[in-house]
Amino acid sequence: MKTTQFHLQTRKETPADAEIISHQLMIRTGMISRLGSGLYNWTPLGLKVLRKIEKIVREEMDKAGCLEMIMPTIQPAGLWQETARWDKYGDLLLKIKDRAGRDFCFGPTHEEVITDFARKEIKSYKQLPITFYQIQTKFRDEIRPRFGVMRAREFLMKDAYSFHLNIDCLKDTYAKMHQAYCNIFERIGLTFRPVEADSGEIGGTGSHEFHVLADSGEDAIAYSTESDYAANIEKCEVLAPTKSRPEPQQELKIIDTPNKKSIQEVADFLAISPKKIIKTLLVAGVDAPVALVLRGDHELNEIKAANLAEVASPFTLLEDEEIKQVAQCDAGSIGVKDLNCHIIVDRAVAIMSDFVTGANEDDKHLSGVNWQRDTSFNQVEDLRNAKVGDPSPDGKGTIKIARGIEVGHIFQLGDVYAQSMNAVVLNEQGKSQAMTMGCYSIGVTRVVAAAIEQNHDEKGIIWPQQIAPFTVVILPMNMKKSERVKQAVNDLYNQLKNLGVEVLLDDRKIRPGVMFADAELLGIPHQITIGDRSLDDGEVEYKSRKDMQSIRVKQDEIVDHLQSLLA
RNA sequence: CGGGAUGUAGCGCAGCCUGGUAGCGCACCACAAUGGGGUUGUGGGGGUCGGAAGUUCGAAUCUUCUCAUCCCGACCA
Repeated sequence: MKTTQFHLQTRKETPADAEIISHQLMIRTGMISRLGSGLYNWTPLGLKVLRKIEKIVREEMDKAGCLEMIMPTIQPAGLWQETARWDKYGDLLLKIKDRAGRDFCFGPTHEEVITDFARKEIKSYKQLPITFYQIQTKFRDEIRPRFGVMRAREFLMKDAYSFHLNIDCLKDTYAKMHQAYCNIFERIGLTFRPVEADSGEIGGTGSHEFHVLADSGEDAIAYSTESDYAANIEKCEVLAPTKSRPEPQQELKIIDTPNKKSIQEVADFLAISPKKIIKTLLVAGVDAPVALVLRGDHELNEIKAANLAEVASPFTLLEDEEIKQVAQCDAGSIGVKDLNCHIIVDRAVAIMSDFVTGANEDDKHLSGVNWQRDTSFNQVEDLRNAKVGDPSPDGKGTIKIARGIEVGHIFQLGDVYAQSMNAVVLNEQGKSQAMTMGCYSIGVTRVVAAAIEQNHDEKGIIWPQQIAPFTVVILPMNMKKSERVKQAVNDLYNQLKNLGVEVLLDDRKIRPGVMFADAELLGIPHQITIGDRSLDDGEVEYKSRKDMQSIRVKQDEIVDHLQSLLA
């Protein structure tokens, strides 16, 4: 490809609203252009990268025995009403009407459609197991689209769905998909980690997220210093402390804490550590409000809380008025003593003694409080987020925390969808049985952004070779005047093209500085500079984008040199 | 959903307070010089100021409404 025949529109300036580096670089290189909030054009340049990722994904899916198909982006409401997700999915679901006033949605995912397809097509256990996939546009009406294509509303996703007679068969396919995902991200050239995840609303028995590690990641991942253990912080279990509860030393006292509401304010006021204070959160319960109790320096994990049988889902904190009814005080002074509701304490709280808690009276706290002697709780649970230094749940090493960008997610769905949509097959006994399902997604457009987050420097993108829009760029110095340069450049360009190398020739009539800057911004892995200076010695210059080291190579050896690098 | 802000040329911005029918940089076009790290000069094209209504002789500028976009927050206990 010659630059003058391509659409190359780079920019020096970044739009003011591009916050993260991948978004900035995608705009500056001209890979994407914004059409509206969370909506992007993929330009010819950007599409090249997208297609390469798609190709790798497709090849690995096919290799794992999955069958590609395409489902509509627009889906009838009826299917979503069958699974009750028409209402449950919430505002993320973009609902539309056709001319006759019939309800549809723009698909944010395709469980309903594929399950409908399967119940029509699959009648016998002999057809199982089977896995279908598609690479399709999705739409999710995000509350707050941001970070360019990282959290866009319309995006490209690979979604696969597997069907089985039983859970063992599902686990088998699940393991294969897990492996296929590792293959995909390795081939793309990313540093990633599969982590245990909460299976959330979708339910089911097992789930892993695939995260590309990058500081700008929106998710926190807890991993062990000693083993392969890794989990989304939402899911990472915090083990019960091994220490037992110390004996009470202090007297129970009521103390004035005027206007001290937060843990930090109370700790500062009393000159004690937040670790000696407990915080009591009142949340909506299934029947009546429930109190969740944490150590002052710990963070509540809402996912863990919402998963408890006693706690209402979705997780909601009580409003100020409701708090008044339960605790007779403002939020800042809630305490566990004489609190008239079901009390669930975190594992760390259960072994505390001589602690400080709110007095259920404004501007007052209690100190020297002890379990058993002064008050009691109903239940002990793991309620908090893991933090650095906690023991790893698998017993090996301690927890560290990294940031990750979720680019893939695999679930063992079980038979929830098949049950609600009556997707059944006849088993070997001739009996009707709901199919067991798995689902497996990859955010293809997000992978592009994640790859940039992980591979860039101050000059621009540094593409992993497998997904680079071009693999080689030729930069002619003064080609318009020097016949010799022109000749050498065209010779090399044609040779590489004939060998099937994706080569970009910058034939614009521009200053060398602009060429270098653009080549580096675009992140093309291999750069060849051809000018009179090196041709005098029968040589051209080779530079790798990654390490920016420039070397001279004999003119007649450069093709071999490149081929060995591209192999 | 709550709070804050912004909409003026493709992009980044000034002008608005103190009304008099738009300006800068980048990008774009032409010519010339330059020709190994975003070069320089000259000359151009392009916007009616998010939209609507109002005040006024006159509105980018003042008022009201509206739309759009962006940021922050949604554990305070």
